[in-house]
Amino acid sequence: MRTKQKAFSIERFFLALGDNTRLRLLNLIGDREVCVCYFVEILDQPQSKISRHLAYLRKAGIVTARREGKWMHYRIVMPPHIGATRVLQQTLSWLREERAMQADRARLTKACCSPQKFIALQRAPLPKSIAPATSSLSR
Amino acid sequence: MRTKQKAFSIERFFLALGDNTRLRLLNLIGDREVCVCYFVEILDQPQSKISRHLAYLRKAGIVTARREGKWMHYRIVMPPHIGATRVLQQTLSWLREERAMQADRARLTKACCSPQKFIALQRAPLPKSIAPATSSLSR
DNA sequence: ATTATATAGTCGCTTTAGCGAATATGTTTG
DNA sequence: CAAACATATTCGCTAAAGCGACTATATAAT
Repeated sequence: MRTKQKAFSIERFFLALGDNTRLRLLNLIGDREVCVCYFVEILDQPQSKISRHLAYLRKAGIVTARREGKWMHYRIVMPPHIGATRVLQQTLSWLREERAMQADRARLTKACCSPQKFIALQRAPLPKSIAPATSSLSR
Repeated sequence: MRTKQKAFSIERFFLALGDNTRLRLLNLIGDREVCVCYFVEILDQPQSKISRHLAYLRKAGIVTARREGKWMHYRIVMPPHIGATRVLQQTLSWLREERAMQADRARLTKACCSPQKFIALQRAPLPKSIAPATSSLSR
């Protein structure tokens, strides 16, 4: 059962972006659908912390999750306001330009290419590109 | 003496936007330079609250202040990163589309046109457009 | 059915943010 | 210089965020 969503609030939207762990998560997701186990591995943080932040992003309406067996896949959803969507897109492209964020993504790529080096990721499903964009915003 | 600026942080940038009072302040400032007394009048909030939030925005590097006699004028400064600048511009234009924010701006306009109705604003300097944009971003 | 795995949620705690009231600072005016 | 004014800062408090450790839930494997 879907937890009741609070009304979208600008304030809440920005608060959700106001945490480095959450920014790193969003950066890792990008325009794909990524399994939680990668976040835990790449960010090297306690699983409960990752899950809590993912929950926060979910409640803020910025990501959504899909279950596939025992794995949960997260992807970014564009907010219900065009203004918010533009800000979010712009934010993601800003993150892409940041050194530390690039490093995170590089490590994710590496983990996906040689999962044998990450015991925890042995059987984990690879991140997938999402089919058609949720929003009609090319950039 | 200028208070020591902490290094610009993405996290801090978004936290600064994560408060409704601060969003209203930014919206009221827009691309002008606005005196504190207008904020107090228009937002109808205790002066100490307004000042605290302005200080927060200053520390986050989003606004800057200029003293003119006993009045302080605030304006938005574009952050030191092009990515942040784009996000901030996008945010401001998002705010411009919001009902409540439009109402705030309308009240500011009204107060400026008929300051005789606002005792507190009798001798207050009017908001001024800022000369050349701080950033080279047309939109 | 039992156990292992992946993830979510809870608990108690510490830190930080936000608030109104009061006070301090800098500036102008008398 | 004293009083008025505009604004900033401090204080004591409350509320919310973030954390690690732990527990709960759902699915898969044996």
